[in-house]
Amino acid sequence: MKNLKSRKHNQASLKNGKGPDRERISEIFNSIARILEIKQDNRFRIRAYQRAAGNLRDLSQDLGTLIKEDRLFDIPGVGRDLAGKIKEIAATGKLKYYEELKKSIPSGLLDLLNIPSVGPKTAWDLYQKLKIKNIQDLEQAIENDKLSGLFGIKEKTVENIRQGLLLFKKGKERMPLALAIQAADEFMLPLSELDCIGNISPAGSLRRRKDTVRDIDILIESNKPSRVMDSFTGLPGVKKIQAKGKTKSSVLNKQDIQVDCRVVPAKSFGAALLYFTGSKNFNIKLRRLAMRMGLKINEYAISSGNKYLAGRSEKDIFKILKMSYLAPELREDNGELELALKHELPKLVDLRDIRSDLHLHSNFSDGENSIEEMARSGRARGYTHIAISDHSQSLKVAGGLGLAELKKKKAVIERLNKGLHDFRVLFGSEVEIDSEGNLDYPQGVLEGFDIVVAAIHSGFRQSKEKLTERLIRACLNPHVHIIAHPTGRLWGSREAYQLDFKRLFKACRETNTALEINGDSLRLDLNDINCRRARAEGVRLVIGSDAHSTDRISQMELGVSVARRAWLEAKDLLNCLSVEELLRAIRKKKSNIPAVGEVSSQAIPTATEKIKDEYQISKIKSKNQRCK
DNA sequence: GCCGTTTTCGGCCCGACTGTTTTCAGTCG
Repeated sequence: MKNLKSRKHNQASLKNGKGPDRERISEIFNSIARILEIKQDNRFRIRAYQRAAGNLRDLSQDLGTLIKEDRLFDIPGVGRDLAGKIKEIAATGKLKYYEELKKSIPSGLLDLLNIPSVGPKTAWDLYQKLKIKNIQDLEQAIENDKLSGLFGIKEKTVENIRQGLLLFKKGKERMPLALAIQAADEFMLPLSELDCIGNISPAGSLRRRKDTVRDIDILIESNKPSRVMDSFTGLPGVKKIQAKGKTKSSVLNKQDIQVDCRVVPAKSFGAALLYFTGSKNFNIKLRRLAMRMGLKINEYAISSGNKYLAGRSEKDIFKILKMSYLAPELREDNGELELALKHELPKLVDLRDIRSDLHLHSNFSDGENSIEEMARSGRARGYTHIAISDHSQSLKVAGGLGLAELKKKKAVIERLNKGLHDFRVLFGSEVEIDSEGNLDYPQGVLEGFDIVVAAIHSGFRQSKEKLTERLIRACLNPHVHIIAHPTGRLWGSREAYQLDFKRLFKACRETNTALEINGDSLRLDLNDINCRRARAEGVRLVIGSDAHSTDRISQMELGVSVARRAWLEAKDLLNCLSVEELLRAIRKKKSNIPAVGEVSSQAIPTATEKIKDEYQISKIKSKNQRCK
């Protein structure tokens, strides 16, 4: 069928060199799905838009290239119709169908779907029967007691919507992974003490280690579900019980984070874990696959007719489906199921593969611990080497090191290394990239470091082109080995700045410069999607914890989660090399540089200029204070 | 709207909990 589909495509989107905005297209498809939901359209059509939206958002290939090469059908869930719509948006920036559809309902009605307890049916009824068009209308209707007595709505439902409104207004947003791990532990640790339970595990996006998590899912194995439900809903961390059933309950913790708990018997624990870990798209595809084999999967078992085949562990289920075990981080329906069936999955990097952390700070700049304390902490984690990459001179607010301090620091490291027989501390620096792309130390000084990590800490509001150019100029410097936190995102306070990733990846590949996955709990930058793209473009990567104290060195684990979600193997990461291999890999960069011509027309930077963006510096200051 | 070991149409993942019309639709994950 596919070869009969329309092959024409509009080239207009490619004229200006900018690729189509897949995130915007994904948002449009999601909005269409929401409008269709409210209008009670065919649920499978709705599902089709949602699926395509999700796959566009997580697309690891360049959308512009797919359009150009007529390969939009490679995206799962994109057929003839949606391919046409993608091309229309890419070419014109708009979609006629969407513009018309938007006119059919008041725009504020979509917001109602964000309120817990209000689904598409209720939203539509509220509009049809009470002319409620937005959240303000709904608040007023509740205040004036207009809802009770409507078909299907009584006291209890009104109260649930009232509570939902309160929650919505407070902002029920996603939280960073680190916070979710902490919140889950507060429930899981006391529950794991119960004598009536067996296995206990987080599930959902927390187990898949997504960088942000909406709510927390906990799965427990027990043959006394009522006792577990009583214990769970009675924990001191519970602020409000939202639902309490025989095997499933839902509560809000003190920070209004929703925590769901589900209890299953031992013989179903694996099936339930598989099911509640998701993702949704992964589950749907897995179940379809089982159906084609004449099998059925639910949260209790994989079965053939009424015959229980397995369910105790996830591994048993994958075995019956004749596929390799899929790590939770991979379960996004991004092609992993197909590879698992062929037993061709990547061997994901594991925390045990990590031999070094190349982005650590000491009390020479804004860290809390001495170089020796950081080194001992790194060695205790099983590393063979670390780099102390303190800030450079112009970042005064973070204690950036002047030339005299650099000499002292180098002497400390040399003395320390003489006493460490099985461990090496590398002399590093996190060097500022200024607003023009110049570095913060002269070339002669940069040459003296074992490792140079370059980063932007100011001038975030420049154009996409300018920011990209700054990073590329840093890559072109023969002494720069790593670009740290490449997109500058800071959860809760700063969006990632826009970059021309295609150009950046090309520059990194051609100059042998690695991109960092920053493990800071508020950064996780690069994110999984960009990281996977970088790897596909042949870019070397490295995980840096960016720890400013010994107790934050463990942030490496968050970075490893990002790497695993990006399908990275140990061979893709500088961290997994021995110190000798690392230094060899770094030396390669210097001999490569003269060959680079086409990446940028600008000369390799030599001047050091002072950073002037005081506004951004103040932001960095507040961030540092928050981290401490 | 997509998709094909059921390939141009017919089916599309599955179940718990809640509130309510006390049998089932709506919501949620």
